[in-house]
Parts: sequence; C-alpha cells; structure tokens
Amino acid sequence: MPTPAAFAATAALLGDPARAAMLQALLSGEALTAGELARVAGIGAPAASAHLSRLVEGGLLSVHRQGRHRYHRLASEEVAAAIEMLGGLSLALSPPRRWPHGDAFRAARLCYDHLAGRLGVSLHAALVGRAWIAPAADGWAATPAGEAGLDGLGVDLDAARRARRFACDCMDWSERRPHLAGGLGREIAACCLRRRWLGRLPPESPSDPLARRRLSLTPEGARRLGEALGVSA
Amino acid sequence: MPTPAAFAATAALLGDPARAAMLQALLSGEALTAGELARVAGIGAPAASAHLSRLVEGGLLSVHRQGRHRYHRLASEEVAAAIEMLGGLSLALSPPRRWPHGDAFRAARLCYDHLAGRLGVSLHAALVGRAWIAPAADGWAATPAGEAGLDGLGVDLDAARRARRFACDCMDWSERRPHLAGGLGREIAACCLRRRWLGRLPPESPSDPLARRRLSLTPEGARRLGEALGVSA
DNA sequence: GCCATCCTTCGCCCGGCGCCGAAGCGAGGC
DNA sequence: GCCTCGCTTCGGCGCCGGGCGAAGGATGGC
Repeated sequence: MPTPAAFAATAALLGDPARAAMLQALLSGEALTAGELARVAGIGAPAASAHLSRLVEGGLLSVHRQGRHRYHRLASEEVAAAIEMLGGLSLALSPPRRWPHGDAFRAARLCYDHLAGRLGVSLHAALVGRAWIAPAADGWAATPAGEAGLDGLGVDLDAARRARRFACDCMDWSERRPHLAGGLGREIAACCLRRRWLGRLPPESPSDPLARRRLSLTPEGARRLGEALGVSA
Repeated sequence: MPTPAAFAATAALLGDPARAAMLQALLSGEALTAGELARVAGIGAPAASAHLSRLVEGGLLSVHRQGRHRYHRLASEEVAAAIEMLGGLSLALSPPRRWPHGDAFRAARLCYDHLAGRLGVSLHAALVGRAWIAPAADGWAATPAGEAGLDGLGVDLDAARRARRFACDCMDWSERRPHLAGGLGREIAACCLRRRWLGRLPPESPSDPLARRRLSLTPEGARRLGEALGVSA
C-alpha cells in the first residue's frame, strides 16, 4: 500500500470538480484538447492548463502535441477503472440524487474503450453462460467455441490478444455487476461501433461531461447481438 | 455517473493525508476509536474529530457509540474496494518508491475482511482451477465439490451465503490479479484466523497505518492449505 | 459528588489552491 | 512578415480547509 501521503496526493487529483469533469469526459477513451476540456469543466483556459499540468504530472493523463493543439487522454485503463469505481461509490453514497440523465445512459455506454451499462453486463453474462470465455490465470481466456463465435461476429481477436490483458472484469457502477474490459472488451466495442450496431447519442448540452459515451443499439445491432448471444439493452 | 461535483466531493474525502491514513488503518475491517485513529494519522484529537465527522457525513464510515468511545469502521465493502483500487493506482503511478514494508506485506494480508496478497490471489486461482467455484450471474457460486471441500476445511458456508454477495472478485493492488471477496472471502479469512492457520504480524511502529493487516501463514496453516488446495504464500 | 477519560465544539491562524485577466510563447494560415 | 489561434506563464485575489489550544459536554469509575 502506498504511504498515506502518496495515496492522498493521487486521490486529491480526483477531488476537484473541474478535474473530475475533465476526467469523466475522457472516460470515453478519446483524446481531447485543452480547450475542449476547459469548456467541459466550465473554467477558463489558464485554470484548465494548470489542472491539466497537474494531472499529467501525477500520471493520470498522457498528452500528445499535434500542431497548436494538445491532446489529452487517460494514461491507462487502470486510471479509467479507478475513476469508474470511484464514480460508482460516489453514486452509492448519495442515493437521494436520481440518475441525472434518465435511463438511457444506463442502457448502453462506453467505459473507457469497452461496453458498459445493461448491454455490457448482459454481454458479459452471455459470454460466460455460453462458455465463450472461461476463467484463466489473469482474467478470462476465449474457448474454441468463443473464438469461432467472436470471429463470426467480426471481432478482431488478434488485436485483442496483443493487449496487455486479453480480458478481465470491470465493475459496472450502474448495474453493480461486472462487464468485460481488456483487449477483448475493446475489440468487441470497436466491432459494434464499426458495424454500426451501436450509435452514439448526441450530447445533452455543450458542456456535457458524458458526451460521446452515451450509446444506443441500432435495429441491426439488436438483431445481430440478439441472434448470436441473446443480449439486449 | 455522478455529477462532477458529487464525484469530486467523494474523492476529496480520500484526498487528505490524515484521512487517508485513517482509512488505510480501517482497511483491516476492525472498528477503531477516534483516539486510535488520531494517533494513526499523527494529528490531535480536535482535527481527528473534524475529519471523522466529514467521513461519516460523506457515508464512508459508520460510527458506533459504546460508552465514552466512538468506534469507527468502513461503511461498506464498496468503500474498502474503492480504497484498495485507488491505492493500487497510486502505487502504479509512483513506481520510484519501493514497497516501504518489505515483501512480507505482499505475501499475505487482510483486504477489509478477506485475504489478499500472494496468498489471496493463489487461493483464488486454486478455487477456480479446482472448480470449487464457478462463474455465476453475480460473481461466483460454489460447486458441489467446492461446498464439500470448503466445509471440510471448516468454512461456514451458511454464514457466507447470508452476505449480500456470496463471492466476487476484488482486484489486488500488489499482485495485480483478483482475490476473493464477498461472504465467502470473509468466511475463509475468518476460518483461517480462527484455526490459527494465519497469525497477525506485529505493527512496525506505534502509528503504523498497516497494523493489524499484516498476516503470515503458520506452519499448521501452510500444511493444511497446501494439502487441500496447493496454495502457499 | 468528584474526578478522569474520551470526544466534540469554538475561535483563531495560516498555507495552499482555484480562479481570473494580462501578457508571453509557438504553430499555422495567408 | 503579419495576424490568428491555442495554450501556457505570471501576478494577484479570495476562500476553503486543516492545524492547534482552550473550553465544553458526556460517560464511567470510585
């Protein structure tokens, strides 16, 4: 365990409303510029710059310069997992507040680069139930039946295997059950978006921190995923 | 997802060195008095009282009055899981610092009320590998062979089943692999401590935030767990 | 009743940090 | 070369919050 000081330093980086809004916006897995993040957080450019410096310095974000823009993204999926888990805890601790964005957000969304929400957890359950994945030392491995089925859906298994972890659980804060993360989770989400089985819902406001993460199943997607795995959102 | 303000409010509760020390101390699952927590955090009684009020108000701790003492404990295992995960992230982000307490702490320890460290993850792997537990909708379920085996070890399965969740994964920050939490995790740890298969190591200093969490396998424990499951620390 | 112990509340000080406006770089566009 | 645009740095302001000492309940022992 880290020293209390080191622990608190990391937690304090998450403990500011402006930084929290930035990090939530980056949970979509996309890289955003400093200006976009300033708008999401509702602060001016100087303040945003200071916040982003601290987040990069603290190792939570990585930055990529391109022309006059500076693109920021979460430094790793561990960071994303910690943010999701803390978000779930925060929701559990403040039950009086209802889901501010209605039920649509709970149906299907991106958690960093993989699927979450009811769709994500039912997909996870379906993969386990049909024995497409089986427990392994470091999370989950694909069974022969799973390899065939996933390949048939168009999931790039080679790309998934190149990830640091092939497949592991990520706790879902809205459903309180795990969904699939790791390389396989990423490739399944990419496949669904590529084939337009999932579409992105529009942001609810210009500074919507959850923009680009809301998803909804298209008719084609509902049909294909229902046939192959019996899942729905 | 909570609003950025609510998220930040929760994270800020973790983002103070004194509160972090208190929370780490409470990860053992025991209830500690305000005075003990003040000593752990290295601050005076008034400051500790203010911190504890905020933690209780924020829902992270629950308090139990008994005589002149006020016993504080983590409000739920979700809180413990979030603290463990954030601890792992903090360690991953600051690699220059070596494990301050040597390797003993990585061998076996308590994570809230269940086993973690090398012993915890190898136990998890053994339970899966021998098919004593199998994936279920909400985590893991015990197989018939598992029920027999666990009962033979002396684990109170009825008590485990009364928990909100029978068995689920908890990510281990030192091993980066899951160990077993939930009712079953708690009962296994309780069984090992009750039968003195595991002993508590002494604190390294009077204000050791990790006190009461360090464990070590006794000769008897190493023999019994090795025979039954092939695990060791 | 009296004191000891544990904890909280009150009043106060101080440091840190979050914000902005203004100014300063750096990269592109023309 | 000049302007525009995106971002950072600097200086200054204000406030929140964390620390302590002193005083004030509350509980238990005697």
